[in-house]
Amino acid sequence: MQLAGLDAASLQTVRVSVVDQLYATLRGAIIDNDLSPGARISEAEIAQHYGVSRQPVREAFIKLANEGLLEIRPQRGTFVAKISLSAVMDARFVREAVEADIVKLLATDPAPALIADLNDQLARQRGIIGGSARDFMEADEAFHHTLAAGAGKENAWRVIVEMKAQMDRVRFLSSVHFSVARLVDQHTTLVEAIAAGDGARAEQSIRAHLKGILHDLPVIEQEHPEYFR
Amino acid sequence: MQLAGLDAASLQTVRVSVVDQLYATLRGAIIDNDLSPGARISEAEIAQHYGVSRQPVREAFIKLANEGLLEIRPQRGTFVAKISLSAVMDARFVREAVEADIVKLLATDPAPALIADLNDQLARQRGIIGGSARDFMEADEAFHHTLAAGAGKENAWRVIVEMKAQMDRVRFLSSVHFSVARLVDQHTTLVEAIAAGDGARAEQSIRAHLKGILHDLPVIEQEHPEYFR
DNA sequence: CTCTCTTGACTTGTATGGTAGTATGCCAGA
DNA sequence: TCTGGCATACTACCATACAAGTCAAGAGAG
Repeated sequence: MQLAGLDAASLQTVRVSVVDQLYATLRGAIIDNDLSPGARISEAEIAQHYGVSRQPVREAFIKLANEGLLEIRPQRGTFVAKISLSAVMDARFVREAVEADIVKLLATDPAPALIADLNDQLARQRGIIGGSARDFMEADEAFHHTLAAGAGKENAWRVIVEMKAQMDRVRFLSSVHFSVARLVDQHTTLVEAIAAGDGARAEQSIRAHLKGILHDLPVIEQEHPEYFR
Repeated sequence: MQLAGLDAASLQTVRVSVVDQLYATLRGAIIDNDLSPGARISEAEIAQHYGVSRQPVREAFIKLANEGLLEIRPQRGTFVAKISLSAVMDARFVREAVEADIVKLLATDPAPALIADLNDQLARQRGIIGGSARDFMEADEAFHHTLAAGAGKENAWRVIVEMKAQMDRVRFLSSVHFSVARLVDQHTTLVEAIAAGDGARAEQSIRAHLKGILHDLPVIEQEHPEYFR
């Protein structure tokens, strides 16, 4: 059984299991806040909605619960995890620590090809200023991924992706607040520091960048207390 | 609602799901190398061995695969993940980055109670010198957990646990090599630095400590090439 | 002997049935 | 009005059945 939105042609080339489709769909819905924190979702309900059996739904739920996006309460129900302040702050903490070491590593031996790639991305990011928040978040993810990949830390990137999920859920609520222009400026400063081989400045830059992302976390909590634990 | 004065533990029996039991058992077996990297295990086989159905086994497999300890190849079989050099080194990289920031944080305001706790643990660790590797690894895990918890980063600890799994698999193969005495010395140096409020020295100390753990990774790969990807 | 095709014994993926725990609301009784 | 008991309608958990892909051994043709 296949989910809506995937045509037969793409299934021929790449066979994606129902579980993976459900996982990706639900994960996106949770991060985009289409499924709000605290919302109740049941295996049967989701299964019926997508026209699949309960089992793959259940397995997708397990994956999302492992990631801290769902809370499965046996015999009671499954709920979109409410946003935990400590979980978000710890996610930022971990991400900052890892990315700080990554950019320090990059600055020790900045590959020209990488710097060129990053500068290309910066140009594109400037084009997004004023555009949709979602477009920027995609570009932002690509940018940070390029940093990790450039340092040869693809496996570490997987950790960052998990931390990002927690943070992005909040960022979507705060899309009114954050300034794309300032974030692009921070990216620019970071790339300059890496290119110059200035590890200390690169580190300081990325740490400030990541700290700033959750700057208005307290405001968001006040605006949406029902979404928080 | 619970009545005041009643011991909750005596009232409710602890129900642990079959999935969780299987997960814990298999995870331990993989880390202890009872299930060797590359070994093939099937859902049906494990299910029969433990007298349960395939479904909970399957769900435990999914969790372990998410953690990078199993590799599920659809319609082909499930295998204990071979040790990936890059996965292990990235795990160490992440762990070093996070723990470095943790000890720096601790050094900014070293709580006397925490220092006392750590010193108690150091004393116990010294008692283990010459004992079993497993005993020390338990004490080691408790020590590092105390650091994370002391910094109020329980959520970050969960990430470290995942990284540790990758590293511990290697350490079990190298139990002949590593010197417990030296590791305890490193722990001691670290605690001294934290107690003194010397963040830079604490950072340097933990980084050296974690780098050293995988010092003989190349040797282990030469001794057990069949366990590596 | 070599190549091709078929067959069957595996594997995991998905669907469905049954069970026990939990919450809820009705209702009798105080 | 309030309380306790109970039927009922959920829930997730586990078991079982079926479906579909993979792979290797072996029969048979060239």
